[in-house]
Amino acid sequence: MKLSTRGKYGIKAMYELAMAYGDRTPVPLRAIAAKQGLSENYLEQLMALLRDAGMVSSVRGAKGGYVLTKHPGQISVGDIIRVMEGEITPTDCVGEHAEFHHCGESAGCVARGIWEKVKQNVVDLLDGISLLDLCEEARGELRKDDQK
Amino acid sequence: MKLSTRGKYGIKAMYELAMAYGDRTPVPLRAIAAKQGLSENYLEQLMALLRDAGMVSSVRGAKGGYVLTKHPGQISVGDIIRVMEGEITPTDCVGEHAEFHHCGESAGCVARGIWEKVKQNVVDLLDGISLLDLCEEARGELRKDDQK
DNA sequence: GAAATGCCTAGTGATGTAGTCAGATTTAGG
DNA sequence: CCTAAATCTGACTACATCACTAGGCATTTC
Repeated sequence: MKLSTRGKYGIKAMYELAMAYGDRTPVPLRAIAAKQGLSENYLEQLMALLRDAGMVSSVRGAKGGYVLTKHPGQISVGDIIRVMEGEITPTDCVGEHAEFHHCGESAGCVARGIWEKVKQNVVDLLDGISLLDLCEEARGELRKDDQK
Repeated sequence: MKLSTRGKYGIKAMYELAMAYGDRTPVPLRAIAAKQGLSENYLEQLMALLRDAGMVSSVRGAKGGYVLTKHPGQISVGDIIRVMEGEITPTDCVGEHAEFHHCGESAGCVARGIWEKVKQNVVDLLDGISLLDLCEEARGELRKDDQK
C-alpha cells in the first residue's frame, strides 16, 4: 500500500514549478532539487516522464529549465501520480484492463468489492486536489508564520 | 499504490475460514489453497503470520488445520492487511513513527496533508469491513443466483 | 504404523527502486 | 566565437522485495 518516491518527488517538483508559475523564466532542475532536497540526477529522469506526458515543457541551454504547460489549478495530484506510478489502483484486477475479471474461480473474487471502493475513494481524493490548492495552503502557512 | 499478493491472499484465506466458522472442524491449508487457487507452500508462510498475530490458531496432525480465534464480525479487512503488509499508509512519514517529521526542510513537507487524508480514508474504509460482511455479501450473491 | 497434516528453514529467479555516472547537445550572454 | 549553464540520453549498479519452490521434521488421527 506504499507509494514509491517517484510519486512524492513528482509532486514536490511540480509544486515548485507551480509556485513559480507566472514568472516568465523557467525553473532549472538544480533549483528544484536543491529546494526539495532531491537527487539532481534522479530527478532528471523523473522530469522526463512529466515532459513526455505533456505536463511540463523544457527549455534547453543556459537559463533553461522547466515550466508547467497548464495552470496549476488545472493539474491534479492524481494526474501527477498516474504519470509517475501508473494507474491508481490497489490491485490490477480492478483496473482499466477489465478483461481480467477472474481472480477466484467459483463466484468471482471475494475481495473485488473492497478494491473497487478503495480505488474510488483514493482516486476521488487525489483528483480533487490541485497544485493550486497546495500553493494556497503553503502561502496560508507562511502568513500564519508572519503573524507570530 | 499497489497491494502485494500477501494482503489479497490473506483476505482470501481468512474469508474461507470465516465461511467455515461454526463448523467444529479446522480447515486444512490444502482446502483453502485449492478453493482460492493459491500456492500451498506459499500460503503456508502467510498463515504463519496470521497465527503469530493471534488471528488464527492451528491444529496439527491429521484432521488438523486452521480456525479463526475470533468471530468473523470481530475481524476487519484492515486488521488482516496490517498483519500481512504492515501499517496501512501511503508513505512512512505519515506513520506511527512520527519522529520523522522532516520531509522537506523549510516549511515542512508540501504533500504531508495529502498522505494524511489518503491514509485516513483508506484505513476507515478497510476497518469498516469485517469478514462477516464479506460472508454475507457472498451468501447474498448465491441467493440471487438461486432465484435465476 | 501409515497417512495427513502443520512447522521451519533455506534458496532462487524475476522485478522494481533509487539512484550514480559519463557524455552529448543546446542555448544565453559576454 | 567561447564558455558556462542547462537539458537529454543511455548504461550501469546495489539493494530489497516478492512470490514462490523444496525438503525435512514434528505431531496427531485412524
